[in-house]
Amino acid sequence: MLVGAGQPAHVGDLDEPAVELGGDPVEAALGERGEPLTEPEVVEQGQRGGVDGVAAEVAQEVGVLLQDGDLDPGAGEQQPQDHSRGAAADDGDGRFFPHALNCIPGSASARGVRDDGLVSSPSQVRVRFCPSPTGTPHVGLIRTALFNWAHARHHGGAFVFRIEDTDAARDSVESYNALLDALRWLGLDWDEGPEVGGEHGPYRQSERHDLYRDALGRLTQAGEVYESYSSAEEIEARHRAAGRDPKLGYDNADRDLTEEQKAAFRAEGRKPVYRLRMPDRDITFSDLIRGDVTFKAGTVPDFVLARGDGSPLYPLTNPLDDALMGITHVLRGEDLLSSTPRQIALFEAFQRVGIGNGAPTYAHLPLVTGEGARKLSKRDPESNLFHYRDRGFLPEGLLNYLALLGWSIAEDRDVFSLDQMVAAFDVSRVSSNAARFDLKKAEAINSAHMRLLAVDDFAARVVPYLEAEGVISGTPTAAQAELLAAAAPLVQERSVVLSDAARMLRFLFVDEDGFTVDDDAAAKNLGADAAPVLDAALTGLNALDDWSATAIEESLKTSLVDGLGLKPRKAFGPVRVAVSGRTVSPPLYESMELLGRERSMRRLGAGLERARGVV
RNA sequence: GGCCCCGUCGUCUAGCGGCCUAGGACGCCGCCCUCUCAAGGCGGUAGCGCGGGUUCAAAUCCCGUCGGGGCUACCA
Repeated sequence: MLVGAGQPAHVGDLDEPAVELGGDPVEAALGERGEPLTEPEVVEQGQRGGVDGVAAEVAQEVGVLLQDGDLDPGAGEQQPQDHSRGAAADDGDGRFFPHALNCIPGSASARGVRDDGLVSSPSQVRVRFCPSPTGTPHVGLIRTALFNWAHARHHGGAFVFRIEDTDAARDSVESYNALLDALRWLGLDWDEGPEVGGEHGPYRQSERHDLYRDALGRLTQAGEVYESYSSAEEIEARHRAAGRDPKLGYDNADRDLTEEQKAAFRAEGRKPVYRLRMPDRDITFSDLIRGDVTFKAGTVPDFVLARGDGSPLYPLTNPLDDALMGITHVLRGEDLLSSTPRQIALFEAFQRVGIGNGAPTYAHLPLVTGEGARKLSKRDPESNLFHYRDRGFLPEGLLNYLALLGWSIAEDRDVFSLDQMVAAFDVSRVSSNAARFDLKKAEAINSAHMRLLAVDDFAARVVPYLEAEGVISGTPTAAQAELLAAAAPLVQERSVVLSDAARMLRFLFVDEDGFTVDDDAAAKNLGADAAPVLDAALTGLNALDDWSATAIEESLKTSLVDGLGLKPRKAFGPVRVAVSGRTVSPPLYESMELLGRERSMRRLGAGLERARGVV
């Protein structure tokens, strides 16, 4: 936590958060680690709403956004078409491309335009990252954010950040804050969303209820949506009675209820749910990653858009907001692939009642799995993004690794910057098979980025970890800063994560009272046989006039290797442990020079006493 | 069960009909360097699930099969 917050995000501008991935729905729902299946914390209603967006705008927004309607004639052709792979999966038939957005007067089209003069064509790319604030950010979710962000930046489009907090029972402010914190730490900046606003706000679904109510009304009035009074038990009973599998799902039985029948149900005190009438035909779409995907007619039952009390559900809010916000491409986890036909049918219904321009282009990202081959669970500590930040992963290192989960920049390279990723990213080249999260590789990629850092940058980034490790407190003093600057080059290339560096640097910063020798290290290197070694080292060092690394090296080699005839390993081990407290440390001679003569001699003396059993 | 997705070294991947006796990376195993740990250098281990078909030619295309995964809520 603390760590990181104030870190320089360097890598420049790249980034944004995105979401969905393996974590979108379900995952996001699970609670943090330990809890068994979690039924997440209840949200304080009072806290939601208000962060951004003004309720008053809502009504107005509705009026504007919902009025257009006609599709731009050339929509399909205008599609920017990623200059990437020309063939494959993408569109083939312009059917689902209407995102040429400019259909919403004064909204979408102009919006994405950047004042920096970059692309501003009507067919500008608009993607979104829309997590629900339940639990801690998941690495799979972050990878989705990254891909969406990279896609937006590559095409000069807009990256929209939207919070899907429609489930008061599971959402929490902590999670909401964690989401913003995560994206900011990573440097994945958003063009529209919480705290930055935008023309399509508000960006928290909890503040968009009027929009949902309006859309539901239009849909119902147009006959696209109908009231359904069947309970789950009744549906199942019907299937059994007909000799069908009881797990088939809704049977569309309430599609043609008469007013009398509805009145009768209401008289019984029953509340209906609102379902979308699914079209009776195959639904095919071209997935940017998987090619054409077809769901046969009749395999997708009419689904629920809102509860009996009118409260909107994810199946309605997610597509509606995408339509209203002019989203052109939806890059999300494969776990949502099966909900795509329902959304496409909804987008078409929206269009018929004057909302939006049809369905966006989809790209279903491969799932991120853990041990086994199962979707990485939210409960798995390895899935918690902050776990990596706390350990000292660099934002660019983690992001680089995450990018490798499904995508590759070149045949013979896997270490790259965010800028390079943006330049090369092409969703259509994302792999279609699930990727296992491999901590070892993540560490290797991160350490490569650690070594790539300029020394002063590296030093600055270590500071929060020195603090977290209790090595220093507060802002470094001038002396500490100087020490750090001198020692940074010594530990930079031998650290995998920033906390490694902080631990390795500890002995240089703590005073003699706070200095301790690691027990295991002492057991191995400060036993009785270390006494003569330390004694000889002390004697030799004591005669030195010049306390420099080279002089120290000379002295130690003379007295230990030559004098005692010891193997280097045997000779330097005790000295290293006595001085640094650990078996793993920065280079010995340089460390002693930085530590200073007095403190070095004191520690050597203390080590000698320990070896002699005095202490 | 139903629907859908996926199937190249242990892992992530390159490969889009001949350049593949399948390339890279991580891991692992050796060796070199060496004051520890790293880093770096060199070498090695290991893979196209299976069966048909198309083709002069298939890891690459088609079919089947087996296997893995996801979804199947008035949750997102």
